[in-house]
Amino acid sequence: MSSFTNISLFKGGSDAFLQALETDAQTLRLEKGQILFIHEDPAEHFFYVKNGWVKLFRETLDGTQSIVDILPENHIFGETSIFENSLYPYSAEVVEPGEIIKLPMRHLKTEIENNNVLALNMLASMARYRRQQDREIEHRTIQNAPQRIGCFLLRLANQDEEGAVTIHLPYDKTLVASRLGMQPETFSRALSKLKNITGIKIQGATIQMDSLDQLVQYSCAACSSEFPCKDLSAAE
Amino acid sequence: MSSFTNISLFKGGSDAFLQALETDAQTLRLEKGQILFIHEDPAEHFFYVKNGWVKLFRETLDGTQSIVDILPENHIFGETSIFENSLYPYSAEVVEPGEIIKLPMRHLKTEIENNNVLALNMLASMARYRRQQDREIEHRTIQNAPQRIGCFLLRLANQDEEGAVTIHLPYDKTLVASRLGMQPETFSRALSKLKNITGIKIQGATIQMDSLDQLVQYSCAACSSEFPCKDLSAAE
DNA sequence: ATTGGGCATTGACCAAAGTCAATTTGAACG
DNA sequence: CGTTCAAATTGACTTTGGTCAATGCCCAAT
Repeated sequence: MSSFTNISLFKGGSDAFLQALETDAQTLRLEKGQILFIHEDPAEHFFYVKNGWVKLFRETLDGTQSIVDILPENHIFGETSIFENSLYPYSAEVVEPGEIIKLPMRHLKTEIENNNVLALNMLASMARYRRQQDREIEHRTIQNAPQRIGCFLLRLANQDEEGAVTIHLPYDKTLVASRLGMQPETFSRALSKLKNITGIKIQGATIQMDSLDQLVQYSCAACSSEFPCKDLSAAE
Repeated sequence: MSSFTNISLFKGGSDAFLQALETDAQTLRLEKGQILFIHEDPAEHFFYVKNGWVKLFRETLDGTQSIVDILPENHIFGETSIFENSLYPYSAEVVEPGEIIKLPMRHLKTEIENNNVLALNMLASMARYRRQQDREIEHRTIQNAPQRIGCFLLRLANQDEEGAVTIHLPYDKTLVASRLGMQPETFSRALSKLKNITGIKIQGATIQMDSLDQLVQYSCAACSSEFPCKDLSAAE
């Protein structure tokens, strides 16, 4: 049985709450491509990514997808429908295999309504997410394709790193492309453009560079925030 | 003295809290162009738009702006910095003159920490905003310029309206353009394209149509949500 | 080792939106 | 009632990214 006390959102959760979660937690071992729920399903559970990656997305009738987010381990999702309308606002699909823990929403709801500490934790996490989203929109507006890729790579790297850096793309390039709001072909071309401009070395999904400086200089020029971008990668 | 009891966020606020707000509220009568605060100022106040419009934005070193939001009356802003870092994540400028009420953040902070009802209200409002932002990103990704304008007009209209509709743009076209992430020239051209496609009538800032149907059919085709878009325009 | 299939890349072309410059419009003011 | 100035429009052109089709590559299954 896994313990949830290390999830920052649950810091300060009551024993009864943590106990109830332990009891009712379902650990799902999932393959790439598996769907956890779809847009507008009744939101009776929320989820914790123990490992693997999960894509949150919406799609139009003609099948065009818009990526809401792609979550790494130690993130929670599906919890925002706890108020008012209790339908999921997006669909969720596993994109890199891993373990996902499925938890009843009612436990969280009860706890938030009765334990102010949890409510405040959740508020803090929402505020953080909101800043991220604001920045996301900014990036789509003022950065071009190669700059967006550079910025994405910087977020994957340990931002305090000095000297040589190796980055490994955590999921398919096609998916990175749609995460960044561009076509796979555009991603491919933009990445090699970024290579020419900044001198990074690319081999498949592995990217190397002597230092982050070049990337920072190129990508962060079209951003209102200064590097390093604090608060961008904190877990929920 | 204005009463705050009609602000939905404050429903369930303690008497002491509402009283403290009344006491320390400053009503500002502001002209177009006035700046309320700038990005990364310490966030010691939050604000309530009594009337007029306020633009929230970020900008890069070269002056390029990215619009975070443009708020109508009865909305609150600046309140999200209540946790962790207490710096404003954007700048705020009055774009249509009106009255803005300036309120001390510490009252809100105290109340949220002590009154779970307020914390839950704020969570609900954050969740709503989050859905809006998700949709915003979707629109930028899959709608083209004329579709985004159509969608914007639909949000300005009373969505349950039957029959003929008249819409008045609430602020400059240049600003609408940047709100929608496009250049003024693109906006101008895209609007007349929208006119040709849907048969709307345009006269300056006034737009008329026989019904919303045409607009819905054209714009909502490139969206994952069905018209009418509930929850898009609720006040904070 | 061979083959199949999905992911990735590349080329050729197209469409959408951005840029720059020149007018035009219209509301606000004296 | 005319003047002024910012906002809006229009035209010509460029740039960026999207589209479609062909090909290459890598890895897993046999």
